[in-house]
Amino acid sequence: MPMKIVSWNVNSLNVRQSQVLDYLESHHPAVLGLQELKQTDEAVKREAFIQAGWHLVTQGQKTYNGVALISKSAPENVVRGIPNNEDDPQARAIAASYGDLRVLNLYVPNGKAVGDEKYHYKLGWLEKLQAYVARLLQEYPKLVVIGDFNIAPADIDVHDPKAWQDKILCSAPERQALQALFDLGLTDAFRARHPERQQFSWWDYRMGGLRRNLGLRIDLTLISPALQLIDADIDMAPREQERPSDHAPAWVEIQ
DNA sequence: ATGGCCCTAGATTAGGGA
Repeated sequence: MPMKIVSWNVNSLNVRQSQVLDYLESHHPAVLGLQELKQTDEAVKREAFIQAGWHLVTQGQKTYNGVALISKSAPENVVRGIPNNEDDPQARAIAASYGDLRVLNLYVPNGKAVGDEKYHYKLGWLEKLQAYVARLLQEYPKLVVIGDFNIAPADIDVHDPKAWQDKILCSAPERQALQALFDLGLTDAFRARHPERQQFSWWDYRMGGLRRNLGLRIDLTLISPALQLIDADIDMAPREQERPSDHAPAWVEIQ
């Protein structure tokens, strides 16, 4: 039975909640991972999701970050944050099981600029993530890692590779950290399905970024070898509607 | 022309995002 797993950075769940509910109604994914809730767990308005028949678990935070998993079946063994990184106050990771499928949903740090203090935080966070994913793969052969990775995997994923060369989201250390996840056995589902296609998942609000297709592909769905890839793509429609997030949902269908 | 837009907190602007 194929299952659709979706990742969507909503840039404020408060503003985008009705869009999320519309998306669930029209696409009925098995699991939808959200990033940048910008809400505490207490502030999340859960009733509408529950009334529509969805389960919702969150790792919220005031003003910044925040991640959620929304699902049709009840999540089991929910883990918030990255184990062994529990002093980190930033809400950037949540994992849960749905049957024998494990889903890890991430909001990878942005990093601000190469060399910045936040850049070093990003690289350190990615190292801890790699160790965590390695352990997860041993425990859960059927693993999907989704999220806003804030890394464009390759130049084809960048509208202007020369302008972005060695810049934040495209630097070699960031791409190497992503490659380390691939080396564990994870596959970038969109790129596996569409080896030559340039398709972005984020466009700057400024400069008519969407109209001119000045974007990046930084929202990824990674799958483990025990899963069969059916299809993967990026949904443009939510990015094109009124008052959108600056990210579009990235999805993978597996069985 | 190195900013443009959007979000939050909570102020009459600043910080963060990518």
